[in-house]
Amino acid sequence: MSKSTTLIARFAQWRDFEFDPVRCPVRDVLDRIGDKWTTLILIALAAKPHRFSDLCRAIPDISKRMLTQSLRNLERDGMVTRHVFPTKPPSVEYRLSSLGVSVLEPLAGLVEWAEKNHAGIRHAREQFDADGPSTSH
Amino acid sequence: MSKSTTLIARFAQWRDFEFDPVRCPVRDVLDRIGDKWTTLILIALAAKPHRFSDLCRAIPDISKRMLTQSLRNLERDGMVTRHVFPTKPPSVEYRLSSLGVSVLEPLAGLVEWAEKNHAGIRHAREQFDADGPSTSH
DNA sequence: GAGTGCACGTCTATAATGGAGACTATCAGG
DNA sequence: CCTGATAGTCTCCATTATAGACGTGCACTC
Repeated sequence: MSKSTTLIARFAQWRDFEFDPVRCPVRDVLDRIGDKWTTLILIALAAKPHRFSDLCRAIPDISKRMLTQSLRNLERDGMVTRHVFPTKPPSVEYRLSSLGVSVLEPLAGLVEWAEKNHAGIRHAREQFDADGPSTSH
Repeated sequence: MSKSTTLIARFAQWRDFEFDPVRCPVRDVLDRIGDKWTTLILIALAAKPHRFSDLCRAIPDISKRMLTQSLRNLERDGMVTRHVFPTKPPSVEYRLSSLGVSVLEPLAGLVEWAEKNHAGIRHAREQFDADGPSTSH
């Protein structure tokens, strides 16, 4: 209970500082984490390094274009590293950097929350969708 | 170190279960959290309940359209509640539900990570952008 | 040595999304 | 009356995402 309170204070505190879009690290990072594919890729790479086409198979509904793009972004941000092996059909391996590994922990918190509360959210949605059309606004 | 290992095992474990897009709670939740505005709204509401136009002012670069939409989604998911007061210019107050409050904690973990590692990310980006055009691929 | 296939992408055409800002309705104050 | 506030909605255009075709190089098969 006091934990939430501290959190709120903490948020309020940094809100004043960092809400400025330019200097706000949180928006910057969250935009990447929140990206539709980034998190999935991170999680896939958490298990083990993957090659490009392994990732394609691991995340079935990503397009190659998006995969390339997401990987480039992740590489640019120093979260994954890219290793090219000059084998006959060239193979490229992607793996998490230490930065990439370090983000797994806060991410795991979110994942845990998601698992715990997904039922509640779905319930809320059903109720909202049932009530919505008729009542209010 | 063993902490990361546990995490990786954990991810690997649920990956097999939940990567299926339909039943994956994580994608569902992350799509919302990762939304450009949702997190900002959550944080603003963490400080105190806000009225619609308060939120407009608190998040200067959101459009009313997006604010409405994000709030509706949040309401639908049971994270915020909406209270209409029939005053002369009608006022509408948004506040976090207990579910909304509960997500602040994992979110704070991410925020903390973001703050701690933003410098590293920016550095990686600069380096990548400097190297990128010339070397590799 | 022509055909088939894989690996790792890029390119293009179309669909979805996001944002700016005009517009609504109601009441208050000057 | 005219302006301003509240809480949205609506329309139009720009940006972004997606699917899927295409390209390149090598290797294996026949």
